[in-house]
Amino acid sequence: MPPITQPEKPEQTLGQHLARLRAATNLKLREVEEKSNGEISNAYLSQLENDKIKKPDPSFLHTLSEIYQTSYEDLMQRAGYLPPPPKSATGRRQAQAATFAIKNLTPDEEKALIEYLAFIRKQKRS
Amino acid sequence: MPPITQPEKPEQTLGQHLARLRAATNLKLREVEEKSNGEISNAYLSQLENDKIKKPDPSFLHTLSEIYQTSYEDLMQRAGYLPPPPKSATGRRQAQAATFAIKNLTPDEEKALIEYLAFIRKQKRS
DNA sequence: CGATCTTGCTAAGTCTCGCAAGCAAATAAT
DNA sequence: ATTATTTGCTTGCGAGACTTAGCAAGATCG
Repeated sequence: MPPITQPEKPEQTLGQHLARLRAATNLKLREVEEKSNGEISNAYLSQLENDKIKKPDPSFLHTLSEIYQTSYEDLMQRAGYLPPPPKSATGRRQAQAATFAIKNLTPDEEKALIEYLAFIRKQKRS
Repeated sequence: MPPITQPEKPEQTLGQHLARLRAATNLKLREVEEKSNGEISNAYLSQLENDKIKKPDPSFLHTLSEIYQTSYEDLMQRAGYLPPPPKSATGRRQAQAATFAIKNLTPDEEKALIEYLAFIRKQKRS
């Protein structure tokens, strides 16, 4: 029986990734524009998804990470603002719940903070 | 007798800050260019220090943070990519200490996380 | 002095981002 | 069928980042 492990699709452009994220949430270009309070125009998002823009402003990536419920740092990496992650260490996300609960964090906020911590620490040891 | 407490110089542009950092390390414009392997031209650095550029590419800030041995996040904040720190916050490091201590946060990390939380929440309610 | 080098800066051009406006094809409505 | 709406996309343009070449004032040395 062959192993079922995902081959970890290595090469995907930022645009392709953003397009898949939007497809996954069934949002239209203009719905993302609305959800972002007009911060991201539908025309611009289209350009992003078709790789017409190589280095979008980080604030756009941050907004998109919230709308698509994904990691800000991941988008930053895919945009080339950060060095690629050192192989392993992609999918671990348990055991922190109790740690941050005291500060009344929503799950999304908790996730974002934890990822941001990783981001900070990665920067420091470079 | 008047108190000697520093008034906490509040307003300093990114350019002024970068200029002071360079002065502190006694590096010339062209020496920074060399140290960055030509990534940052001396002409461009001059423009940065004179606030001719408002939002430099984050990768430049990252390189400069290494050359000047300062915090990348700090430069990102000063460039407007992250929200400013919440007022006081220089000599307070209790009250939250217990909250995050479990994750072995350094004071700097704690500060950064709290500020980032504010950032996240500001984005959401816009 | 004159020549050369250093140091910061500017001028001018190129490139990319990001937006407003609008097009073309598909879908829905009457 | 025709009109209207939806959806993704392109075009044209202004703004700003970034580069290359080089200037001007000061130091250094003959």
